[in-house]
This record gives sequence, structure tokens and C-alpha cells, in this order.
Amino acid sequence: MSRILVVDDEFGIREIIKKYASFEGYEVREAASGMEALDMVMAEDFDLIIMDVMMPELDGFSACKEIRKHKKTPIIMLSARGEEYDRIHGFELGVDDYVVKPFSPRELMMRVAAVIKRSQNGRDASDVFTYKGLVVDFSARIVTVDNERVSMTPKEYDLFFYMVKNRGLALTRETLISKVWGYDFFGDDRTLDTHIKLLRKSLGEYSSCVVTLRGVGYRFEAE
Amino acid sequence: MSRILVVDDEFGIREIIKKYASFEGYEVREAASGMEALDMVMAEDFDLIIMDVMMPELDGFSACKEIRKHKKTPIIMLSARGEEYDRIHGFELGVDDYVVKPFSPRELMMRVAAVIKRSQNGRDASDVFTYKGLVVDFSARIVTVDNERVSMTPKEYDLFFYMVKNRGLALTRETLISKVWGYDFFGDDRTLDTHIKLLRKSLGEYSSCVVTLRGVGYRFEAE
DNA sequence: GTTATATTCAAAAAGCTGTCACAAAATGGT
DNA sequence: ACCATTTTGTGACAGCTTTTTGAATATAAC
Repeated sequence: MSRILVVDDEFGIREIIKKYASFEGYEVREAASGMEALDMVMAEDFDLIIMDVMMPELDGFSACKEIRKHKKTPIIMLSARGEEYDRIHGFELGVDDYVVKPFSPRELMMRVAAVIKRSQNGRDASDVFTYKGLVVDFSARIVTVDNERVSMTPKEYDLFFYMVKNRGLALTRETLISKVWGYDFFGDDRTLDTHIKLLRKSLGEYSSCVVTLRGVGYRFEAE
Repeated sequence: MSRILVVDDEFGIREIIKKYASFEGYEVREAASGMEALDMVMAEDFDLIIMDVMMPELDGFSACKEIRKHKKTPIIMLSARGEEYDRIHGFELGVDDYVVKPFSPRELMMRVAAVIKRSQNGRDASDVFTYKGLVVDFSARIVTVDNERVSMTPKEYDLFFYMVKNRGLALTRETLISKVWGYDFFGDDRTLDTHIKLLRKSLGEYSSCVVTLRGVGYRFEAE
């Protein structure tokens, strides 16, 4: 199942695309601005990004340009008829396809399928971490323990993925909180503990990989 | 030669900093807003960013936050006296230093040199100390004796890490107390001894590396 | 609405720390 | 060498801090 990021400042457009894409079996996430999209793209992996050109704050072109500096996720751009046609085609923006508004959802879905298929044929080694019977597929957002699929809540995923990506490092509570919850989180001190507890529960026999560093924070350990 | 990015909406401030920094031999680039800085930071690598807090469009904090999501470039923040002091120090914004305006260019340059040096030491040299069968991994917060993991309490870690980082130096009791316990600690004279004892116990065969300097303090010796 | 998820809270468990009284060792003067 | 004095080492433990846990409540998703 592929993951799609829909970027548009208009809620209505996002909803329509989301509805159709979900129906097609894609996992859909949304961003309301170029900036938000940028953050999400840096934080997680998508198989495709559908992005509007016209957006406040950070427009589609700039966002696209920024994303391309770090990721090669395929991008489909949406724009009003004729608008900026030249910029999309003329420059080397790395846009994979381009759909004019208003568009027919069915047509968009066909292009989505085509772009994803195209990109997956040339797919490189996927982003997977393995330790004994523990398999963490970052791009698929799937965690497996001894061939058993483990279901996690979004926060669990975020917390776990961050820890696994920084495995072997002592991560302070502050770091974890600010990286997983955001620098502006002002919650209870016990929130992190509770999520660590849930995470350990989800990990079953591998719960001991989440090591407590008293007075400091936690560390994910494998090997 | 290090590269510095100066971010301030005031042309005058940028020019002053640029003048002094250039004189010190740094390559200086400028950005007039947080957004511009963000773009530049994503596009090229800097050794240090000097950024004002107060800026239109995207303020220093938000810019800092965004930058930290992608890069670990050291950041020195500039702000009016007292202004937002809490936000800089209280939160985990990853600011490396902070200078109040109006500042003396010379002082700023000293801080610049210090931060750059600090960051280069910490990144290039790996964060592990090894002596025979004794391995101290600072970032993982792990101590190993002959391939056996040694568990230490927070205070033991703090004390030990401080001593190892300052190995070969005579550390007075006062220094140790104030660095590990804090300058405001007024406890029993035997507290340090007791922790040295525990530390030696943890170190097993390497306990002799912790040398008593009668009438002075202790020294960690390796080699 | 219902359900799933996230956060808060308080009590219990686990673990750490500083202090004390005393032992041992080093120092220095005679 | 001796003793008096100063400094450091040790074991025990009460009190404290941090983490865990379970359950309740709030919030978001559907």
C-alpha cells in the first residue's frame, strides 16, 4: 500500500483527493501549506506527493524545489489551467506529472497510479531496519515481531521510529519530547513514560531494547 | 576557513558582523529574513549561524526550530537584553549560545570562535574514549569493561564522564563538586569520597585509574 | 453518536543519594 | 620511629527522586 501526501491550502480539495485516493487503497496524509509539507516529507517517507501550486506562505514551486534537495519522492503538481505552465515544464523542477484544475478525480487517480508504478519499478532498497525477529519498515510504516504484524498508534510509531533511527544514542526526555511531540509541547511529565510503556507492550519480547537511562531519558538498543 | 551565515533584517547589524567576521578570516553570507536563511541553510552548509530573534515574516525562534529539524549547524542567537531569555534557555531549541544586543563585536567574535571550535571537536572526533579494555561511549552513555557492560547511576556517570573528559588533569575536590553537583552544592565532605568509592567499584580492574591526590582531589589516569 | 488515541493524574515501585560514624591511611613534627 | 593530626575510604540506611503502572479523563477520528 502506498502513502500519498496531499498538499493544498483548500480543505475541500484535500478532502476530495483523500476520498478517492483512500478508496483506491492509498494511505493519505495531508498538509495545508508548503511549509507543513516540507516538514512532513523530512519526517516520514511518502510514495507520492500531490501538491497545489498556489498556496500562501510557501508556494508549490518553492516547496517542490526544497523537497527535491533532500528527497526524490515523485511529485504531481496541481495548477489552474495555463497558469505557470512554462515554469512547470520549462524548468528542471523534477515534477513527475502535472494536472490542471479543475480536474476529474478519476483522471488524477490514473495519473497517481501511473507515477507510483513508474517510480516503483526503479525502486531502490527500501528503508528497513532488522534486528533478530524485529523488523521495522520505515517507508511502509510497518513493525513486525517474529513475523507477526504489530499495530501501533501514530504516536507510538513516531516515538519508536525516532528511537530506532537514533538507536544506540542516549536520548534525553527533552529531546524525545521535542522531536516527537514538537518543541512547543507543554504536557505532563508522565506523557512520555506512558507512551514508552505502550511502546514496550507493543514490542513484546523486544521491550527490553527500550532502555531506561535514569535521570536522562531512554535509548533504543539492538545488537 | 569556516563559513558563517548572518541573519538579521537590519542591514547595519549585518554589516558590522560581516566586517568583523571577515577580518577574523571567516567567509560570511547574509540573509535578511528567517525564510531566506532557511533556504540558504538547506541549500548549502554553514559552520555557524548568527541569527537575530526579532525579525519580520519568520522570527528567529521559528527559523531556528525549522533549521534544527534538518540541520545541526550551531546557532548563536542575538536578542535585546532580557528579551525572551526564558524561551532561549528554558526550551530545548538547540541554541548553542546567545548574545544580548547591543553587543561588543569582539565579544561576539570570541563566542563565534568558541562555538565553532566546540562543534568541530565534538563532530569530527568520535565520541568514544578507549583505554585497554575500558570503553567509554559518551553519546550512548555506555561504559564497558572488558566487553562487559557496566551499569552506573546518574551521578556516577556524571562524575566519571567529567573525569574522563578531563583525564590527565588534577581535579580539585571543589572543581569536581561544583562541576558535577553544581556550584550551589553544600553537602557533606564525604559525599565525593563515597561516589569515588562507588565509581572505583564499578570500574573493577580499572579502579586504579582514579588516582587520589591527597589534599587536592583526584585525577583520571589512562596511558 | 461510537471508537480509538492521547494525555493527565496519583499511587506504588524502583532506584539513587547524602549523611553519618567510624576505619584506615597518609602526613609532618619531634 | 613514634604519635598527633589531617585527610580519605567504607558500609549502612533513611529519605528522596525518578520511573512505572493502572485507571480516569480529554481529545481527535470516524
